[in-house]
Amino acid sequence: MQVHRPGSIRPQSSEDLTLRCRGGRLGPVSRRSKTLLIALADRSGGPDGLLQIHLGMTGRMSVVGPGQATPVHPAVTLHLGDDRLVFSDVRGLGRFGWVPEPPQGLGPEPLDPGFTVETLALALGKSRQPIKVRLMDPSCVSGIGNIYAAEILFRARIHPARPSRDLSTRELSRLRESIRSVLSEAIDAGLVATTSADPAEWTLFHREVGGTARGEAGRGFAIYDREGEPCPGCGRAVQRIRQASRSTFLCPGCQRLES
DNA sequence: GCCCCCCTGTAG
DNA sequence: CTACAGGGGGGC
Repeated sequence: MQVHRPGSIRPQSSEDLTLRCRGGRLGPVSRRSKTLLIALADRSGGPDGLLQIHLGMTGRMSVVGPGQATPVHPAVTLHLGDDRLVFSDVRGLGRFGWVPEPPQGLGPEPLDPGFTVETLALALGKSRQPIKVRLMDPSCVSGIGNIYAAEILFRARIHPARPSRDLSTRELSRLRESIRSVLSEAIDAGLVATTSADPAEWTLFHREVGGTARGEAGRGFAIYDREGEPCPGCGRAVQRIRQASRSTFLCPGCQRLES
């Protein structure tokens, strides 16, 4: 293993990680919340924890064959026979490291078949937190970031500042549906990461979400980063508010505070 | 809850 | 040139 960017290694030092991985073998690939997990086996084939990889905003995993070009901004390279598995990351917000076991304390996976309205209601609990802040809390629901929280609430026609415990059953139902459809569509469009055990697909793990929202690629969002533009639904000007120090975008016509 | 840090590219 | 965006972790 080669570490090109020690700052991307967490939770241990790059030296510790390098020693830990020496001679190991990669096992099954999985995902939990926004974390990619690759099981490790030691020299004798026994389980030996996992590589835990968070792509941040711009991280990628690529399998590079002999003679193929190395991705730009490489952070870590694993040598797998003739091939190399490269974790690259333009902005450096991603993380790569070893953990003894999968992450704990995470909320339900929204794309699991078992993610029902009841699951969502239970996860939200009786919190008074604004629904947008709650959605972004991985201990509540897994894998929803700032951009998609805005997109989800816009589609569900729910104001981001609504206290989560005040949502009606009807709204929760729309919310669940929107979470699943918005995330599924983003994955299908190749905009966000999901997991495939097939290394041939690993370069698809992530594409730019639009230079972090702005620029041409970022124009694909219905509401995110469209302050002042007409709502695609009703034409009213999109508003921008701050919640927990993060920008939220909403349509004051389609997403009402009081229903 | 807040703030700051990590880091880089892009908008202004 | 500066401000700012992203997810997460840390500190108060």
